[in-house]
Amino acid sequence: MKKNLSKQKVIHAASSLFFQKGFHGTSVRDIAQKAKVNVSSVSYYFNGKQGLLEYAVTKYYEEYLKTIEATLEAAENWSAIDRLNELIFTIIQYKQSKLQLTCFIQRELTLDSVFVREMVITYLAKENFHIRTAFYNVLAGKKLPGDEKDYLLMQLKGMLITPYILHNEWKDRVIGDYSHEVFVNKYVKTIQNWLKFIVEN
Amino acid sequence: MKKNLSKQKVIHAASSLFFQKGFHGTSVRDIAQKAKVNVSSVSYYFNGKQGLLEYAVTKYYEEYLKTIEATLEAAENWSAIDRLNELIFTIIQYKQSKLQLTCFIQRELTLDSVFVREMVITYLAKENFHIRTAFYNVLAGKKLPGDEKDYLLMQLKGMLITPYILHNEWKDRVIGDYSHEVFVNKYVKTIQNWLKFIVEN
DNA sequence: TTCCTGTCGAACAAAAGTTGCAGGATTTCC
DNA sequence: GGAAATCCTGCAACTTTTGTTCGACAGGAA
Repeated sequence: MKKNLSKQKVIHAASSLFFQKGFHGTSVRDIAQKAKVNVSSVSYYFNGKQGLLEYAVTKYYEEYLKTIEATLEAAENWSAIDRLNELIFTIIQYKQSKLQLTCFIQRELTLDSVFVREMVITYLAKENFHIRTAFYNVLAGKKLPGDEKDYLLMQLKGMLITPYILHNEWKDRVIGDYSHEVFVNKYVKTIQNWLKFIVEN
Repeated sequence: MKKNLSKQKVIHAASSLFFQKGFHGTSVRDIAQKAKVNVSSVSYYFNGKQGLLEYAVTKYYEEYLKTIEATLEAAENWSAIDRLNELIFTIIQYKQSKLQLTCFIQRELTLDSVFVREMVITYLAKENFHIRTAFYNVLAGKKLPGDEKDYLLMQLKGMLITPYILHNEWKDRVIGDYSHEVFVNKYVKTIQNWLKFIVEN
């Protein structure tokens, strides 16, 4: 019963290579070689290279949104600030748990293609809605001039992706499973400190 | 006297296409077509596609570092916090002035290649040194536990690149030359507010 | 057996980066 | 001012690489 063993191997190899060399910088032969399967396996399982990309990204975001929404639901009756803090923790934790995919997808989303636009509509719009809603709820009591809220939201969203863009400079700090956990806790605390300042001023 | 007119056209077209589709996602024929020059011009002027990349990135960072260092020199006798604020302003202003190249290079630097490693050693190490030095000087008086300084530095560096990664979400705000200026001022102020909080707490 | 799933190698067409060469334009030098 | 050298452009061709597909074959399930 070696069910779909090759499929898993392809996904694993592709994640690693896409992360390292980018989507266009990786050939299906690279992937097949790294996964130790035949070249045609990629087309067989995923309907080609593009299909492999769509499969990986879709799976990533489906789970991502599910995790986020579960968190928000569980914290439904919490205070606005607690809810947001919990959301931040969940997001960083999820991203850290799929580090390579996170970095890769984050990079790919800065491109301008049909596929990216589809992902933006299908998933990023929802993600953005959840973060914005939670953040604005926290800011609800405060009087802020004009578009200042937008700039603060941008700052927050920036903090949620920074570790996965400056990853090269920080990878030395995150090696074992344990240090992943440490990083999540410390970094989330850093963001939450910023948040506290925003609310209290 | 149409000196190197084609060369300029190639650079311009390449910047735009690399920004939009990435380096590996853009072919020399794409570039030649957009620039309305012959395919062989790319090899003629830049020694191939890779040479074009190196030319553009090198030029970008040479000027970037020169700008940064000129700012720091001019602000030599200022207070630490004023110096850092001025540095932040200079950086954001420069990045905004070459928006497409900034976004493109930022993305390309998240890859793992020989070229990227060279750029990190040659330029990013210097950039990092200037930012870190200026930031740590501001924090000099404060007692902060362990690696908290590092996390704050990361937060700062994140803010300096966020607009050029979340660019897709923010491009609506930045259209004319005037709005570029407005954006720089407002966004720099947002960062400086954060900085003020860090220093005073 | 028969059927279905998975694997493999070979092959193909398209795309990519590069190069050589010829002709035209421009500059340089006498 | 004219000849010579240099620079630039355009076309075509070549080599490699890339993504995909096809048919053959093995092995377990029905």
